[in-house]
Amino acid sequence: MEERQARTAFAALSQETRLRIVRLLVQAGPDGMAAGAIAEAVDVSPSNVSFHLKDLEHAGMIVPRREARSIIYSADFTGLRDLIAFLMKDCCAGHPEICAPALADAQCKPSIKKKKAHA
Amino acid sequence: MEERQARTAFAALSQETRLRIVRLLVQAGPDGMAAGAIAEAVDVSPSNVSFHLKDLEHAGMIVPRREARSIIYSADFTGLRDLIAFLMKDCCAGHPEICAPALADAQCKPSIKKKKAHA
DNA sequence: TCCTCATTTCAATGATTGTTGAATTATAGG
DNA sequence: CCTATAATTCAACAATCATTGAAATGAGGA
Repeated sequence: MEERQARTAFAALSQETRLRIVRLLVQAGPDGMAAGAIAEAVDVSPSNVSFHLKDLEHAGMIVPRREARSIIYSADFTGLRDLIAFLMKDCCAGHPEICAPALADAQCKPSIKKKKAHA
Repeated sequence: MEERQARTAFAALSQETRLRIVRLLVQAGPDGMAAGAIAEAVDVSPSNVSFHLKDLEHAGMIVPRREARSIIYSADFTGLRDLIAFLMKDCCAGHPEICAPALADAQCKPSIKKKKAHA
């Protein structure tokens, strides 16, 4: 991932409404949610949510698809993963010995216990 | 890491000069660099670099220490790691099976081959 | 003490970004 | 074809953020 693209992604995630949308869509998984449902969930106006969705889409954090009258957005897991990889490379490229052990702690393990997913 | 703190970190990293500073300091390692040297390296005015350094410090991405007449900044590897962990949790909490395998690819391994570190 | 170097602070200005509500496009059903 | 629903676009305004240069602080050496 290029630096410029990473910056766009960071900017997208730095805004309260947008970060909440991303987290919501990650929880929602590949099924995603309609724009209207997202607006309701994060409690902002349709036009405002549309503005933020466009920004997130441009940043490669979410992906849209049309389904009947609705437009369904879902998390772009590839984009999210690339951003994590960018950060990790940045962190590790210089001095792996510093952060490698610490990172193990934050590892993504499928053996994770599922909680009552909520928000 | 709390959402609010994560947003502050994302905002800090979303700005060109600041992201360049962080990457520079990660490369520099624990020794860090003096504010003036950073200013020269990223080619911005002293007052401007000071503004950005303060922002990065506030975001928990870098850490300062005085050394004689200089103030030396170094990457806050703990802060960086926490941010990565936040992103990974977000990504994995909902659907680990989606991103776990993909993330393995981006893993931080001490066995990483060192390239002619550049940017 | 006085002078210099390193950095920060301040106030002003310009540039970006977020929010709002009204108007528009697109899809489905009667 | 007309109406209703779902979402986006647009223009205006408010708010936040970045940059600049000048002035202030703080540390060390003559």
